[in-house]
Amino acid sequence: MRIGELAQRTGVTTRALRFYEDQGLLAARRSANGYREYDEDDLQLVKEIQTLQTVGLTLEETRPFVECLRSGHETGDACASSIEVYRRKLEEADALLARLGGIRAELAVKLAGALARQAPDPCVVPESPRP
Amino acid sequence: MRIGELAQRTGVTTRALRFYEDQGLLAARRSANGYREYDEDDLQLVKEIQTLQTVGLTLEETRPFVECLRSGHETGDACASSIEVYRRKLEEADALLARLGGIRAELAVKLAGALARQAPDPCVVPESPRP
DNA sequence: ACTTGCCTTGACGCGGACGTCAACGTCTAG
DNA sequence: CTAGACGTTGACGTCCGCGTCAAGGCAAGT
Repeated sequence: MRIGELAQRTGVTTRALRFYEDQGLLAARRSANGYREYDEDDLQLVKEIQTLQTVGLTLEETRPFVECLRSGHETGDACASSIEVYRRKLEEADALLARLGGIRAELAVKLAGALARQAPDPCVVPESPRP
Repeated sequence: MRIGELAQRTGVTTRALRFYEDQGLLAARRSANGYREYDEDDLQLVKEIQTLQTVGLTLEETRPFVECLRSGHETGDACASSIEVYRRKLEEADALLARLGGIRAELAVKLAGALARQAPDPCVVPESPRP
């Protein structure tokens, strides 16, 4: 298939596919007229890249998976280097979760404080003068 | 004080301070020789920006706080627009936490799967032939 | 006079993953 | 024959928050 069809079937833009090629992640054969020609393996490869991106891997980090697939393995994560990336990303995710949790808490505190100053002490309401 | 001192006292680089000025967040008077002159209010303002950045606000999002301070309020979050930013960022943080939690879980699943395929079924160990 | 250290503006660089445009070739349908 | 859909390469633009020069002006100490 050509680049347009691959784009359509994966939901990745043609621009992105050419970019992947630039980065050495995707290798296309060329037909006589210079058009890129892809096969089903390429389709799988692009899908793998997509999946990995959705779980937060950068393009660079998908490289081990791509090379693993290219070297004949059935899945991209059959190789040690890919598994290592999984481990790293898990750690990163945990670290980020921790930081973000702290930030969320700080934000909540700040918001509460601002609201409290805005409408001072809605719990211990200052007595309104009774007529 | 001049830009160097302000930088030193806040830990923000001079480059950043000039950048804030470019963005209209920080206004400096100029002394006769063209040097920027800052006062204690500016110091507070920069500190406010710093604090807000550490809880995930972009520079653009600190603008309401800065303007709130400029308009004479004691704290940057005394104004409705600032409080609105707090609310938005809290929502964003929650959304991000949810997504990231999901991603972390997916990563864990993928890692487990890869390890399982690598060393097939370490739970139901295939019987090794007994001599 | 000279060095040192602070200050000025302006302009380009970075990372990540492409978007967008230009200017052109190719294939297919009517 | 021509229009339109698809393909090609190359290069610059985007977002964000500055970093990093470059090429100087200004002030103070020796």
